[in-house]
Amino acid sequence: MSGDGRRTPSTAPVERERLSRSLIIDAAIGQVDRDGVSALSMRRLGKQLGVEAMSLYRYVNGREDLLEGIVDELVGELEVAPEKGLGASNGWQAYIQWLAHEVRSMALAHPAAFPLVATRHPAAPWLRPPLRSLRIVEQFLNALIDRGFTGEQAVDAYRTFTSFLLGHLLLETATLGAETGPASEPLDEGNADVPNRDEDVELADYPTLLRLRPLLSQDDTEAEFERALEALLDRLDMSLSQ
Amino acid sequence: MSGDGRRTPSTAPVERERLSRSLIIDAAIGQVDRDGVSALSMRRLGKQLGVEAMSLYRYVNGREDLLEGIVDELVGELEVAPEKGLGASNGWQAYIQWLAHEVRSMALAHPAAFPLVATRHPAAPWLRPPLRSLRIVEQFLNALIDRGFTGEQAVDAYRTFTSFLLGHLLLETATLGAETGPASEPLDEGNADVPNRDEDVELADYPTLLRLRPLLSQDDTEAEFERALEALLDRLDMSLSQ
DNA sequence: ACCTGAACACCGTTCAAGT
DNA sequence: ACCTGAACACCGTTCAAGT
Repeated sequence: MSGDGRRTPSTAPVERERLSRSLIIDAAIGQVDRDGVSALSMRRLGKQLGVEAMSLYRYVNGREDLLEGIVDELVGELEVAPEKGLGASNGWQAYIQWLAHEVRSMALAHPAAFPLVATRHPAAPWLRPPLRSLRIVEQFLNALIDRGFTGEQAVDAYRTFTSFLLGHLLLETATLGAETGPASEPLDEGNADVPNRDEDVELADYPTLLRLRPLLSQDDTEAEFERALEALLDRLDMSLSQ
Repeated sequence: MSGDGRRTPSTAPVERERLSRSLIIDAAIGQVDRDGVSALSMRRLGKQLGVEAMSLYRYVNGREDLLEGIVDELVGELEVAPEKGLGASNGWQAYIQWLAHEVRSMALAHPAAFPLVATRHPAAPWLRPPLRSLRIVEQFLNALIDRGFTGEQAVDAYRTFTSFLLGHLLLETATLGAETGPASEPLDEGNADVPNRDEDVELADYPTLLRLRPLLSQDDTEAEFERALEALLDRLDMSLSQ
């Protein structure tokens, strides 16, 4: 707290760039990535930026708007490629494949923030998470239409594709959080010198679960994503040709 | 605040039943349904129950545990039917159809609470939302195995089915919230005397979106759910016979 | 056994005031 | 123009105390 106008780096929270909306939002994303949404507060965010919380209100319209900003930023980072060498026949399949992985990368890069993208109410009822910006939907529809879809088919594909992404990516980020766990909780259940782990006790009542546990535990979410994506492409393909 | 030990009804918040965990959780669900999760606070909840907030801590291990309780209660309400007349060939399709609608009913009955079911970290990494209780998974696996699935096929079906439910139901509850809107926003659709509504201005930059807006707007989520469910059944059917 | 009062540390947000 | 101090109303949570 010692005052100084010096430009000496010191060990202050951050180099104290001039404040701006996107600077604030980036810091917020970092905080969410590190400690989760519930740990994100205006006051903590201000502290990290070397500023009083009240200053943030110049650039951000309160906490809700900050969360909105996070979502917009993450969705905005998706580059819906202006060509990547794809274009011939089967081009639409390559395009969807590529976009699917693009979105998945974003989700896995920000697993704690992805639920915001998934659950905040979109700006319009026909904007569906996680492809919830006008820009992205426009590009998506155009990409498919350029590759032979009718408008109706493109809209259909938008619907099935968003559902697919939401289901798989939210599941992946949710269980990913479960592995990391609620941080430092040593698993409090049956805490009597723990003769039998709580989980095992309960499992005893569920024989099929117990038997199939090995199968259930080995989930390769990556492979599952790929398989489901193939199934999605097949389904779209069928509805195209009929 | 006027004291009385009388049993006269009065206009007090609630009849002041003896407090209990499930009473508290039910009240919490009601509060979430009415005003959303962010409006749920220990103090407000206490008030509604005619009790000081601190009393709740006898039955509930803090706010996080309360949210956990809400999820468990909602998932627990799903009856994974001990027979409903289904059993013959094609029995597994009827079963999955039925369960899908069961879960959908729950989600639509509690659209504001469903994101909790969808995004809270499950107790085990292999428990996947929204079918995230040991009891339900056990019943689900048994139902399929009884109808001819191998263990591996049943586990596969669990994975694809949960992804399907999560994607569709979260999308449905999310956009459903958007229609109800952030409260008091007067429905911007073609709002005549306003020369150009904010949204229209933006839309002007997105010609394809503008052209396809009618198609995008008319989404019958019910029909979409049914169609996707059929596709899911087909996909499972194919992986069974091969 | 069950509930409460008082207290603590934190929160979002407003607004007049500083520079 | 940009940031802050002080204040307000609210929050989760603990704990000694009441009945």
